[in-house]
Amino acid sequence: MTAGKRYASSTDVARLAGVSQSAVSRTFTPGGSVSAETRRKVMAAADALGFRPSIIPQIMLTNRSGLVAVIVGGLRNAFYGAVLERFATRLRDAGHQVLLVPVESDYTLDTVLEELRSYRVDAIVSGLAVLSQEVADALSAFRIPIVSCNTSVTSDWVASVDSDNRGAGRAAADWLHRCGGTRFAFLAGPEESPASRDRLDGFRAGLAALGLEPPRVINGDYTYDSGQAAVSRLFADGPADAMFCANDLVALGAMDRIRNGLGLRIPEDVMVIGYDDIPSAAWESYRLSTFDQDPEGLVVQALDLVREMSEQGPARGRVRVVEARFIPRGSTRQPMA
Amino acid sequence: MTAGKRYASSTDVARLAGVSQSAVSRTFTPGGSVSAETRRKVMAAADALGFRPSIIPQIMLTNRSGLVAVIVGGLRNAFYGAVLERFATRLRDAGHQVLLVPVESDYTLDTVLEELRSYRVDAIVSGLAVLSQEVADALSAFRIPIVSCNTSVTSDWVASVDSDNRGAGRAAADWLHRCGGTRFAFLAGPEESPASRDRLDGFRAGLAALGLEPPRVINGDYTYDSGQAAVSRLFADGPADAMFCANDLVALGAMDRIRNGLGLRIPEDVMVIGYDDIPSAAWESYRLSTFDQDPEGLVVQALDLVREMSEQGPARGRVRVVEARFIPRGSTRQPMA
DNA sequence: TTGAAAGCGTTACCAG
DNA sequence: CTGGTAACGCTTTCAA
Repeated sequence: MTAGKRYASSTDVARLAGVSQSAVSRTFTPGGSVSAETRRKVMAAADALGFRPSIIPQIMLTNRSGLVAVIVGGLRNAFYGAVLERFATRLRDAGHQVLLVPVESDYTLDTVLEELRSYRVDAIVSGLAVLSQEVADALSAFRIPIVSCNTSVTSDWVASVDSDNRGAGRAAADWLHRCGGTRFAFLAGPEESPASRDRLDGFRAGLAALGLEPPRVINGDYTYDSGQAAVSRLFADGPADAMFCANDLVALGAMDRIRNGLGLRIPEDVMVIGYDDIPSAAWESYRLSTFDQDPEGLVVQALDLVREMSEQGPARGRVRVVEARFIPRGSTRQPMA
Repeated sequence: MTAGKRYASSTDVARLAGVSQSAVSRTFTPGGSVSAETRRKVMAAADALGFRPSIIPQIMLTNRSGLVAVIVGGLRNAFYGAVLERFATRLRDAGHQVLLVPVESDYTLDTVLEELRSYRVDAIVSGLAVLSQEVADALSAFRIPIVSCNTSVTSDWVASVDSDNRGAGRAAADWLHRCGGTRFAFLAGPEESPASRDRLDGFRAGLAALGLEPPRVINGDYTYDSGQAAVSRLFADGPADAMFCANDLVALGAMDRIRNGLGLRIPEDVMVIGYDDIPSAAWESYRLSTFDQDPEGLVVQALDLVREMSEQGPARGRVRVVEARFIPRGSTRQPMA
């Protein structure tokens, strides 16, 4: 138990100012009743001592730490950076502190959760791409409000915010068909990723509704490299001219391989659609058609769920869906009239 | 003062288990002396109540919160994402919690600091691109170990970790010259950014040492868009064939504008060098020659400084420099023998 | 307006 | 090994 340096306490300030400790506390409490004279003496002493009230005892008294944990799994993807930044900003505006928790595996998650519990975090927001129902149920046992982004699992204390993955999948199918696509493919994320699965489900449903063949599917891991590899594997098995990708990074890797590796043109020979609308998607070298996941809406809904759960306690099936907006750019052709 | 839900306390567990509160505390203390029987009873009661020891009272006793604040200003740049992730992981491995603090302006910083003080954070790591000496001195007054990345300012309680910006600038000048560059330009970050200034200083020094003309300089703000705009302004004023950019994002924007806007070839007509080695720099569409800022080294040095400051207290001029490694790729020609 | 005192949940110390 | 008690720094209540 290494000890840190002792901070000036309200008692120290009181002694120096020649007033009671209560007076100091009141001085620093908005609306506290203190005479101008007392306040002056207290402030002078506080300045001299560099005093700032600690929030720690308050936490003990109120059982509210003001801490909200945000769990992320890999910040390589710029989309998570954007979402994380929004979470952090909004949480702070709402008077919370943000505990950043990077997690690599479910194993790490267990360890980490115990720590979060001992810090008495008020809520947990999870941006984990992969979260199983089992883990969600285990989490629920802690009776702490948890919001899971883009995983669809819920439990008593676990709510979920989803992008409209299925709807986007259908829209992608529609669009690619209207633009003249005939041989469809889906470059997936990890098999366990609910978001990737839902996007694929929607894509399949959309193609089926149009009476078209189901897409060929290549699995990957949401990275640029996996997009490149997926294209190689895909074309080794036969050509495709309309692909929907589980996210933008995969799509960008795919585009580069299609153009530089296969020597095909985009969108003339192959059309590509991504997901997320990360900044690079708009860059001139790519002009990737993609879905704006509305990170702002995602964050707003997530925080609203946190609030709702804190106030109302446990309940099953809390799910919010955020619309995804299609942004047509140069990686798809114009739809035919 | 909204109250949260009450957690089970060690007293609750003690009552249920029919032992003293001390016994419960010992059971949860590694190496605490408790009989097997007592431990069994305690664990049973703890499980039933969902008890987990709070760390909050410990913080009061030890004056160590275990919290380290990481201040970031804009996660749009993938480089910061990579660095942040490393900080978070390593800090957690070292037994700390990471408080993520997004800051937009010096004004926000003031507010934020008061909050961090009341949370009794053990240390602050700042990744702010812009940090003035004045702010550093003000920070120092809090007597909390602060490490500032890539800003070179220091103070009693403020240490700094820098990439070897000057050295890299010189290396860039050398390389571009050896590859046949004759008209040099520097696409800068914000004027107040010490990192950008140092890179420029080095670049200038390198060119001067070779007896070459000083580079033309266009200011920007570290974004892709500013890279595009900078190229337009630069060429409106006359051509350039060798540019060094304050960071990769700027360089990528510049490349796109050079190729698509001006119709020039890279590296045949114009050579470009960036800084950071973000993932997109390696993408096939760019193959950007750049400097690897060694984020791992940056983080390691920063955390070592945190440790040193915690142990030894204030001292002036604590600076660590991390080597930047040049990575030649396709955006520069081959050096002439 | 003021000061005294209780209480929050834990660990460390001490006597048994 | 066990249980009682002090201490941490704050806010809140209560009397003065």
